[in-house]
Amino acid sequence: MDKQDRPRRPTISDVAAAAGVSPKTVSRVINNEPGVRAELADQVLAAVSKLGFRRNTMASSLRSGGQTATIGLIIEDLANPFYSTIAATVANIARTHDTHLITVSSEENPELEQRQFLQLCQRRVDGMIIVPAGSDHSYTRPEVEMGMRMVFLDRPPSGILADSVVIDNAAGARAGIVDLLKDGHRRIGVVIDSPVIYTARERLAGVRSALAEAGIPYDDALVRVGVTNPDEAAHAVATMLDGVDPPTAFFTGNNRSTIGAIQELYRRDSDAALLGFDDFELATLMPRPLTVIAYDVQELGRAATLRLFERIGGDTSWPSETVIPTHLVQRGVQLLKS
Amino acid sequence: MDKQDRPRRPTISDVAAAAGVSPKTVSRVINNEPGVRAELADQVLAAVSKLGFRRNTMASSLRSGGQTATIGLIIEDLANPFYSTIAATVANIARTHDTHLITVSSEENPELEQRQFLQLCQRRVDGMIIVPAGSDHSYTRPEVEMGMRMVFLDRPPSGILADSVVIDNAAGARAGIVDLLKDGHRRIGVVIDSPVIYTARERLAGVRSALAEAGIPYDDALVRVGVTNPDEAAHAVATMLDGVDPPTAFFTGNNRSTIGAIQELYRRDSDAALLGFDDFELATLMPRPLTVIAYDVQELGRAATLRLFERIGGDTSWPSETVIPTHLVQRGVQLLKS
DNA sequence: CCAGAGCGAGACAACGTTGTCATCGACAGA
DNA sequence: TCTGTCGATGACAACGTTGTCTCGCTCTGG
Repeated sequence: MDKQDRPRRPTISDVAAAAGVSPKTVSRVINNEPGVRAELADQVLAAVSKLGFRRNTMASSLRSGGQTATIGLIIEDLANPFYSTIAATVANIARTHDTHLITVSSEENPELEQRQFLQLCQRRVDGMIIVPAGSDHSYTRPEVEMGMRMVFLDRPPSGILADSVVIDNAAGARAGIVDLLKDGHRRIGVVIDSPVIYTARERLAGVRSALAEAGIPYDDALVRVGVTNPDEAAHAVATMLDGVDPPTAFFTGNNRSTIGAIQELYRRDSDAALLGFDDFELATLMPRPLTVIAYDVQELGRAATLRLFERIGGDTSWPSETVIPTHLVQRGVQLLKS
Repeated sequence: MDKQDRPRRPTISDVAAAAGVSPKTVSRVINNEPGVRAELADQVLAAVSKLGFRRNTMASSLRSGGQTATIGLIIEDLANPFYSTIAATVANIARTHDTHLITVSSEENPELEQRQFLQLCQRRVDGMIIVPAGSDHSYTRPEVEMGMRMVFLDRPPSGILADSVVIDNAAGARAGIVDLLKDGHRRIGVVIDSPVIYTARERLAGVRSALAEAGIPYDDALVRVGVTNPDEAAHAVATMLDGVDPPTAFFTGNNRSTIGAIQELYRRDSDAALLGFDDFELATLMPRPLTVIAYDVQELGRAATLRLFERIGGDTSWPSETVIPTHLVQRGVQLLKS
């Protein structure tokens, strides 16, 4: 009845004993520090591979004070392609810094976000990238003051001064609407998420600014806010089309809404124009024409990650805001045949 | 010129000093251990929040021996929706166990996979879920013997005995082909990834078994292997259609190939039938009919994660293989109008 | 032949936390 | 009143690693 149900991993001392040297010498060898005779180093390496020793990263970074070679990413939902693209980009850059990535989902829930944030602090990550859900991030301040580095992604911080990387939401939406107006559309249906969300607010502002500039009154009957999934978007489009003086064009505030709008417009054989914020992978195979307001999602993630590693590297300059530009792209499967 | 460029976080001792108690008492309070007077506990909690103390998870799990409340996930590419769905599922279940998830990409590179595996071992994750890229995983054995728990996902392990969760690839492909045969198809073009990959191998085996059973000879001219992206798939389909006695139906071995096939078939207005392995989010909006061999991706991730946590919880039973069933589903935007 | 430099190696402590054990006071029972 | 018990609290060591310092040896130059 031996008491090692789960065998203990060899430690640096075990290796030292096996090689007939002191623990410190083993440490020197496995960290490539100078000052060890080649002969001794070989003995140590032999013991290391014989015992299957792997340095305990946690103990190491505890002793060496702080750096854990880990960063955190707080996003809404990893299953969403937008976020998974970002997560992949962040992870890849992190790897070039020999750093691991811990990804957590906030589910767009401010309270959960805060809990996740604090847990990552407890884990002493070297920094975090956060797509903020809540509207007040002053709770991060004590941690930031104690050295936690944060970069806000896709939405700016509030209640705290920090780096951020965002899309040029208003200008993108504005340019798209201007394009619709140029084609003669005067009644444009707007389907958008809750204005509580920064991006929705900004995009709506872009729409209103373009309309105002063209002297077109803002018609509440043509705006649906608080739409969060394709089905709701489809329904919103349907009710607008069924109303009096229906729109000849639609603007959808994100790709989920765009999907819903495509479904409804296709189902009705409607030839209304469609303008959607966000490009998406299969936009080129959609069964009807549409225009998307596209931007480089990877660049968004890349910019944030590079900024974070600059901070981790010791940069203490004033917080910066990076804005990623957008551009309009024609999509739809009909383009395949031309 | 104070020497604290980056302010030190308060430790349990700082809190103890501030509250006028011993470190151990602080430890008791923050871990909800019994045996502390309420009055003292309040003092401690006050000091904790005043100083902004957060327990150092690393130091804690170092002392308590082992458990880091972290698991690892090694996948091919986090940006791929298949893998990001799995990552999201794993992370969500992990959260219910108060465990964090570190996700790393192997980029289908066995050497990189091994390096990532060893790094996660060094970090002392409590367990790992791995979608293996290489064909030999005996290198994991020493770690497993020293207590690392692993579950193989989507592809079985080789060179080591371990839990695995896979899709019923052969049966799925077989059922799909049988369906095509039932509709009278006799010449079926096959587009598939390299047989080096387990899933491709199995799916191809399913195809061959169905053909053999129907007495249809296996025609090399109708098979393209080593196809890894939509463009290659489109090209494969094109060359088969341009050959003599072209296929009347196609089987594509994964959703990327399916996308490519759709593009090419649509471009040509071909009415060849299409059967693809893997469902995908926008399959319902594809501009032509297709049948997909679908399965519950979340269930795949869930089964693997539950198994892993059983192991972490102490289960030492014989390794199990879980097989996720498949089923056929009609897709394509034409269904929206019926 | 000896002092000083230089280098390889080990002893020791410390990182922040917690398991174990000792201590101390209060209180119940004889 | 004394002893035994129990509950609250603290002292100490240890988890695995590594920074710092010391020790002892060899080599060089006078």
